[in-house]
Amino acid sequence: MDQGFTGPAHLVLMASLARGHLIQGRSKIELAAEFGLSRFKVARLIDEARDSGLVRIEIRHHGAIDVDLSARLAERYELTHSVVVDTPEDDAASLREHLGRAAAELLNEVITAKDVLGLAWARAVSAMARSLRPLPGTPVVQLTGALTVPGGRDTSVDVVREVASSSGGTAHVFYAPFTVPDAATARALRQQPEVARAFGRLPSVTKAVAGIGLWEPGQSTLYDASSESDRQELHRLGVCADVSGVFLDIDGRPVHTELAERMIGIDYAQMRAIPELIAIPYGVAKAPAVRAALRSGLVGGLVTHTALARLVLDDG
Amino acid sequence: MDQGFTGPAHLVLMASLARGHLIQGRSKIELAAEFGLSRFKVARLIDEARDSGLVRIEIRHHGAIDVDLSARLAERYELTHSVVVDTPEDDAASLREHLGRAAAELLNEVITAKDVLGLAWARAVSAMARSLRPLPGTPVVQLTGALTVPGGRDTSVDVVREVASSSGGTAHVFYAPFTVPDAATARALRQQPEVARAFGRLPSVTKAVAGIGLWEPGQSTLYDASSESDRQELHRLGVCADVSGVFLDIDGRPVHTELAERMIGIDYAQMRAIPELIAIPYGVAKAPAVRAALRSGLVGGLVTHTALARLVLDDG
DNA sequence: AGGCACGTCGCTCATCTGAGCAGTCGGCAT
DNA sequence: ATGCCGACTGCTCAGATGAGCGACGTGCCT
Repeated sequence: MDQGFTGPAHLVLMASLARGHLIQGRSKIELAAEFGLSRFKVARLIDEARDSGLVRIEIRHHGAIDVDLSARLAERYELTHSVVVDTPEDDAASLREHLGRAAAELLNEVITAKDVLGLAWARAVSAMARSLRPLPGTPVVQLTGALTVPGGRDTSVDVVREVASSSGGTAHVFYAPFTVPDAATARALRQQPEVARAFGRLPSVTKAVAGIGLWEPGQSTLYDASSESDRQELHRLGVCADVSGVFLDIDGRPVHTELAERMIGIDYAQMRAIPELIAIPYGVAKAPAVRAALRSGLVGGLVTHTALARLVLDDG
Repeated sequence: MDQGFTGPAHLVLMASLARGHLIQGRSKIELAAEFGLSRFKVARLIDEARDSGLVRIEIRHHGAIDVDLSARLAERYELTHSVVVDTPEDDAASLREHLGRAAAELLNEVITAKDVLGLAWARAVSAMARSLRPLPGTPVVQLTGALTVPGGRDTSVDVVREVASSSGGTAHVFYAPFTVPDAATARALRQQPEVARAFGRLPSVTKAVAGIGLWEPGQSTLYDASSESDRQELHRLGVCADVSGVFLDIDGRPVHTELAERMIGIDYAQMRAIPELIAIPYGVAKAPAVRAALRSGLVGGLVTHTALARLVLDDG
């Protein structure tokens, strides 16, 4: 930002060359001829203009998407897709709507006829489904059992069927709860032909959508639905995030839990095998969970809002 | 400024590539490898980012000089040097001071030991002289006779001597008024050894400084000092600007006047021969005169203020 | 089904560009 | 004067880049 001593002529010369090259796109050789300089001097002056801050390059967008934050997130965490929605709102329901719409747009844009879509259950996923335009005959696979939420309208099954039917693709669903009281029941349920059939499709899933939960009250549907002993047990194991039933510690490493044996849903290895998992986290409290999920390498796409994105980037 | 339809993923991809290339300076080939694209696609996406306005390149400067306007003026009128001082002031005296300082800086920067400096009489030139640091032994030549201004402190002779003495160069001065009552007297004066000697140095002048006057009351020292009949005569001839006694019409063509024969000072041909004439106009009213002077091709350097620069550029 | 129009993609080739290097000049102490 | 130092300049050469082109795929109309 400093500048040694530069007289006005030098300053204006730098500006003229910077204009000619960077804005009008003329070649340095052409400018050199016009100004009677060597092309090397032109190059040095333009470099000096950039270094001294005379030229500023700024990436911004008139619209709902903060492209700069998005790009930085994508770069930092090697994400395939990243969408940061620029909204000042901080009430959870309206964030969910906005992110749902953005995620729907993203999915509509990136999905191809060859993809197989997996959907986990999360309120944001449900919001996305509502904004989604028909996909090109995409088969849709249910990733998790149903979790009944007070006031929630759709179950995981409903969302999967809705998306599949509007897209003209097959819905691979099963009716089972997300968690059951004991491991034996869970094993039995997984043997059910319907469930086994849906799970059999998991390896073919190429894109999936999920939420991210923080293992704290009110920050994870699964937490809120768990027993007090499970909550504490997972805390003790160092669980920080849950990604549709897959538990991660603060560094993104998978945590094996006894609870997982009592759940009907995708497991860590299966999730890892999905080429692109798109997550839709929201709410500033979830920053640590989002970082954990990003570090895990499970997540290939992120749809979130400015405040959370900034927190996630701020230290990581 | 428009943008066809681009989904969020496309938008963010453009932003990521633009960041990588334009800001971090990585090569398109490197980015292509990293993103799994061809270098051609990378180039096209970056072009699209520029065209769609996603990337903005801005040239600005924290300081007294509006480098962008300066560069635009220089480009439009093929000026060697152009300095637009960014000042909100519009009172003539303070403008004069600011421009004088800027012109002094410019002159100090661009003058070399081989230059010969010519100075016309103008209040802005006088202001410049006061801010000028010593030049490298530059000879200084007086271009015009003396014009006595009510309240003006320096004559053309004083300014030339002052600059020359502080620089350690020779002062080529002559004592004669700028205008005399008849052509015969003017001829006689030009024969004077002292005057002839100074005029003999004119062809060696490499850089000169002058003001620009608009042929209207209060916009030209020369106008104000002229007789009513001269004023009207020159109006009739289409005189728009005077550049230290050289008269130009609105398109910058020289206007031959009978008044010129009664003046002791540089003429059009001699002025045209000066490699770089730096003009210091100020005051928004003078815009037409400045355009005329710039179109004439006489002026190679301009020092002015934002408001006038903008007017000059706005249509030309 | 075939043909057409359009858009997209990646190639070739000539040009542009950057990194590093050697020559030149002015300032300065000896 | 003489020789050194640092700043600046323009060169070489290899790598990066852009313009233009044909190939390909897609959707649409006949």
